[in-house]
Amino acid sequence: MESRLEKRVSNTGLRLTAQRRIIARAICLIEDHPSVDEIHRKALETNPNISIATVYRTLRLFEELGLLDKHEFNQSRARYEEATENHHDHLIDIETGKTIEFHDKEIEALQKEIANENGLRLIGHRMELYVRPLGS
Amino acid sequence: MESRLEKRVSNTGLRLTAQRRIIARAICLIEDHPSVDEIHRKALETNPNISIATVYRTLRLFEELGLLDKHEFNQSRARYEEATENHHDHLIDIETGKTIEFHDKEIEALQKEIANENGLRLIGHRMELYVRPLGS
DNA sequence: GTGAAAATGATTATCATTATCGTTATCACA
DNA sequence: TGTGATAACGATAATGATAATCATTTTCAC
Ligand SMILES: [Mn+2]
Ligand SMILES: [Mn+2]
Ligand SMILES: [Zn+2]
Ligand SMILES: [Zn+2]
Repeated sequence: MESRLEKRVSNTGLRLTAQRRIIARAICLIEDHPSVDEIHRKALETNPNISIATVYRTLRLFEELGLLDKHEFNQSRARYEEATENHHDHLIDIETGKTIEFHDKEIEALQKEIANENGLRLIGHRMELYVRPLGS
Repeated sequence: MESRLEKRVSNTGLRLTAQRRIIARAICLIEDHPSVDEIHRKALETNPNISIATVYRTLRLFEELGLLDKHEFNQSRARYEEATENHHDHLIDIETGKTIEFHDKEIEALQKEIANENGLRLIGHRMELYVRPLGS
């Protein structure tokens, strides 16, 4: 089955090479914001010759096209996810790294307000909430 | 004049070596969240032998003691500031890198609420608002 | 002053990411 | 269907920020 991301890649007019198809599919198969080497490992299951260089290149390409969002939670290596229709932010479990996505209209509005109060236009933001399970 | 940071270093019982004193002073002399090599360059003005290794070591030490806060705005190299009494977040000009500090009680409360609604305890967060001057 | 422990400076190692470059695949068109 | 131009790939080297190592120097309690 063709993944949503594969369709979007071909819609850009970009060459949908075997490697790009495999990488796109790998991202969809892994849950929760995979890292570059998680994506590479998953891609290797389909084509054991796919190069890490191609993975880096392709992820950057997809990101520049707006098909992927790149995150750098916690100053660590990059993690990716399919770009979503609607913006969201993340709760991140500091033990396990697991994330929960959320969107808070109130916060988003306040952020814009704060920028405006300072005579500035809000272009983007990063908000990450680092959490623990309640009983710990 | 002894800087606030120098006093706080000696209060920890830590050896206040010449290098640590110079690095502490350098941080206070530079405005707006200096990077490691900005701090190093400023320190070299006082002692031209101070090693970049000592700067990294000392910054990490001060951070672990809670005397400094470390930021990684925009996926780039680390920037430091003296730890403040009260928490704040940052507006960051995406052209110049200049920052404005702010604190919004409402947002802070909402963040805690969001964590709690998900059965989680909020340990910390990162919030950066990326902005442009209004006429651009 | 002396010796153990800590700190420093110089240098090397690490790790994620990017650049390079020779080879291979793709595509427009004859 | 061949053919060249161009794009993409794989292997590997380079980069850049930061951490680790280790021999030397400094500090401090005695
Ligand atoms: Mn997400
Ligand atoms: Mn600040
Ligand atoms: Zn948001
Ligand atoms: Zn905050």
